[in-house]
Amino acid sequence: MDMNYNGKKVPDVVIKRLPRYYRYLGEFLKQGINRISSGYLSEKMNVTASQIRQDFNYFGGFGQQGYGYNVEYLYKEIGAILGLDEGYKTIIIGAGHLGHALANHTTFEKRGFKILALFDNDPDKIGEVINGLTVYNVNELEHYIKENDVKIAILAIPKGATAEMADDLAEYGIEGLCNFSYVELESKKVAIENVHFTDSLMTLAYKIKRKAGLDNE
Amino acid sequence: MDMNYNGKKVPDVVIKRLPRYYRYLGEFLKQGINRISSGYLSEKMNVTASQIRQDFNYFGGFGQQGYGYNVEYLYKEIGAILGLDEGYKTIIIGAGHLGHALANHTTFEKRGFKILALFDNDPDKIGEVINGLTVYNVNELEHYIKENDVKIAILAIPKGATAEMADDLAEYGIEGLCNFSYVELESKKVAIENVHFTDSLMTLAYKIKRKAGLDNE
DNA sequence: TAGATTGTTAATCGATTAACAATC
DNA sequence: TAGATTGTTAATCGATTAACAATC
Repeated sequence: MDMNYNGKKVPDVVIKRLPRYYRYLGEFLKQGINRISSGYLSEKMNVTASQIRQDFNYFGGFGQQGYGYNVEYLYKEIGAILGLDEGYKTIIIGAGHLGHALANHTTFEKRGFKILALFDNDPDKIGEVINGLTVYNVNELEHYIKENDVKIAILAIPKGATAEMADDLAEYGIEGLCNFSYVELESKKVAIENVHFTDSLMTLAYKIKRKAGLDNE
Repeated sequence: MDMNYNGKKVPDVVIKRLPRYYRYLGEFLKQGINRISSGYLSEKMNVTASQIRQDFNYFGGFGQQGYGYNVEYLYKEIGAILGLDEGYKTIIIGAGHLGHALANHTTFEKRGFKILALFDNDPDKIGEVINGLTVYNVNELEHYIKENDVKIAILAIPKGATAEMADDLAEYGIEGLCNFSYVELESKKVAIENVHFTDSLMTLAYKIKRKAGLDNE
């Protein structure tokens, strides 16, 4: 489903490319490169300069003719487009192995997401502190979400429990769900991203079997 | 990059859709549904029947006019196309939090991948047993891979170590890499799938900010 | 000013959808 | 046989690429 941005329809594929631009720009910034052209970016990222300029122009021009793009400015703009400057409050549902890993995943914070806490229904886990984050009882979810203005929930719970949990979270005011359990999640009330890494392993198997795709995606 | 299948070019988007078909078919099988039409599947999956038939026909027809598709047959065929019947031997590099979670992730085995062991360079972790899998020293990688005919490596190591490790693994005969570290991995020798879940969180933030995409992807 | 590089329109390419003849 | 539904070709739609005028 394509999304509006200032009235323009932005194709989904374009939005999916933004994090990759963001990552490269962040890397340039670190390296002290503060000015680039679409041609340079094209070479580094292995996409056409035309596509890059076309992509940026869905959101308005960020460059200057004859000069190119200021890296820091472009980086900040793309961050703002993605909403990384909103500091979205985020919780993790499920304090199992994956929940642990996600709680220890520092990149989320680096990208501006504020991880506040975990939730679980296992009495053994409740009260545990993981990477500085407390594990609360799921029955405190409603209160906690409303109290702390939580916007995003990361779901790392068993398949069977996911759909109902998603409904509840929508009810409690959550606006976005990042679902790691291997089930198809859909909702009309909440934005959803499914992360199915078994799918990635399967397409990898295809590539191996066909001895193809060796210049990756 | 599009891939060949019996001489036909199969678009990348089609291959990425196969795991999703596979998942739905597996579900039908469990529910005892053993015959479906593209129309039925279309309804369940929220894609057009036309696209479904088109997709399947890249790999040859699996249905019968007037009848539809036999679920079990179709399920097995798609599994075979993806290479799930190959029983690819798989290892996990990195026994940190994410490595732990991946070692405990049962879906890989369910999809036919054989997880054999983990590897790490931290003396404290070497020798540890996680979900029945031993953590070995990375300096045993070459020997282990050749000895056990390992085809796939799942990378769950720090960003900085990833590129070099990928080169080494290619050298040792690994054919596919599933990369979880937040770096862009490319290779001409090995098939690669990058799993960047921070990217998913970023596109989720976009959706929330734009109050869009509520009928998900 | 001359050179570089964008923003944007136009052309091309590929993927999706529609249509329908084949056939179970 | 009549009805259903595929396999496949043709039409449409959308995304990518090319081109170039605008302009820094």
